Amino acid sequence: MKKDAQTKLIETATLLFAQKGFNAVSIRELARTANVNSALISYYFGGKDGLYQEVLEEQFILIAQMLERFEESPPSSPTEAIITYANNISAIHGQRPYLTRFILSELMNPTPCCEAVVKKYISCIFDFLHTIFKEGVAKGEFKAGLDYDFATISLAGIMNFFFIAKPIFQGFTSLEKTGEEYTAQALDTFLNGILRRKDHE
Amino acid sequence: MKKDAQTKLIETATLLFAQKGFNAVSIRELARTANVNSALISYYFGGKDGLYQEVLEEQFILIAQMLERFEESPPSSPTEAIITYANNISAIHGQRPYLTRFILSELMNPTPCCEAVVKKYISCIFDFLHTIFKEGVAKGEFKAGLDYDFATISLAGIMNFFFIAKPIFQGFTSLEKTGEEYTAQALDTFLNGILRRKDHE
DNA sequence: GTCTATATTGCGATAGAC
DNA sequence: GTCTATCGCAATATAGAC
Repeated sequence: MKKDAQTKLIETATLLFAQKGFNAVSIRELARTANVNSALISYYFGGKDGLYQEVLEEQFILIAQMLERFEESPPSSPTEAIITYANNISAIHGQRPYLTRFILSELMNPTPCCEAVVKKYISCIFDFLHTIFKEGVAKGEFKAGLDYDFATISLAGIMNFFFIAKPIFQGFTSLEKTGEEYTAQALDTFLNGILRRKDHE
Repeated sequence: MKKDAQTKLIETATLLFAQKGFNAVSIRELARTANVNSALISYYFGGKDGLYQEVLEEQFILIAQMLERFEESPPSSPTEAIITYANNISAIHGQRPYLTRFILSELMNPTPCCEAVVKKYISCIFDFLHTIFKEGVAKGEFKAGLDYDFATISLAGIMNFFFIAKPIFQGFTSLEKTGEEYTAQALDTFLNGILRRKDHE
């Protein structure tokens, strides 16, 4: 099946922007890789920035759907919510392997799209997790005194860092674990760390 | 005290490269910001790449010193080693607030310096932590079955993510905690998660 | 819708005056 | 050691033919 220029551009741009960053990719390289005339980038997307924004928005579709699902059917408990959230994020990483790269690129060197696209979703996730941790402490499921900001950033950190570090760590270790196995173990450790325990050894 | 052009260029470059990334900073902008003639960048550093490499190497000096100290006086136990390591990293982040940005930028979009500078240090840290986790499991301090790769990446993730996420999270939460407070709590949670426990609740 | 050709801007680097 | 001036090149964007 032959794809039209528009689709091929989006696909190629996703790959190239993810691998090299927005500034390091020229529309010439993009067009060449996609086997498409470079003038079509302006024709379809109004320029390089427009194409990038389209790519970026596409990356967040699954996140948006996840947040909708949580709104429709709220989890039964905070611990349950964290587990479901982690499983969802893990699955999303499988389908959008470059999502973390796009987010981190934007966090570190924001493009004009950052405010409109990235911050919007990050802020929703932040609020979502924040509420869960608050409830978890209130209900006695999580350690008393747990800082909500801290817990949120910490969970985000361990759920995402693997996908950034993977390429470099593969240089000096076999790293046979998959992303799913990693996130499962990371979540386990994290929950182990924040759950309230009856003992005080 | 008036600084010479060379020093001012390094300082300005550190700031600009960290905030915008290598590709997004031009030598003209750099020279303008540093109040220095742009030709001096070639004169002193042999070009933009040379200046960047100088900046990058400077970022890792404290890491190198930390690793030397560990070689000279090894910690008494794996748990002790992790705690000391975390405290050191936390202190280094205080003195090199952009270190994480440089590392992550390189991890995601490697420049030619990456192989020579970044990978070298990352690989040393990786080996160091890997050995500690191995010893910790062998001595029964850490959970049996703990995956060393996983534990290493996980610890790196929680120790670093805060410093990347900070700028954006400050947009929608007060985030009054300092980096030191964050890393202390992150380490606590992490150790809590990996330490062997006598109970099995 | 897709192409060529080109306008315009900005880049990094350097030669040469001082 | 610092400056000006400029070279050569690659960038994005667009006008206009087909």
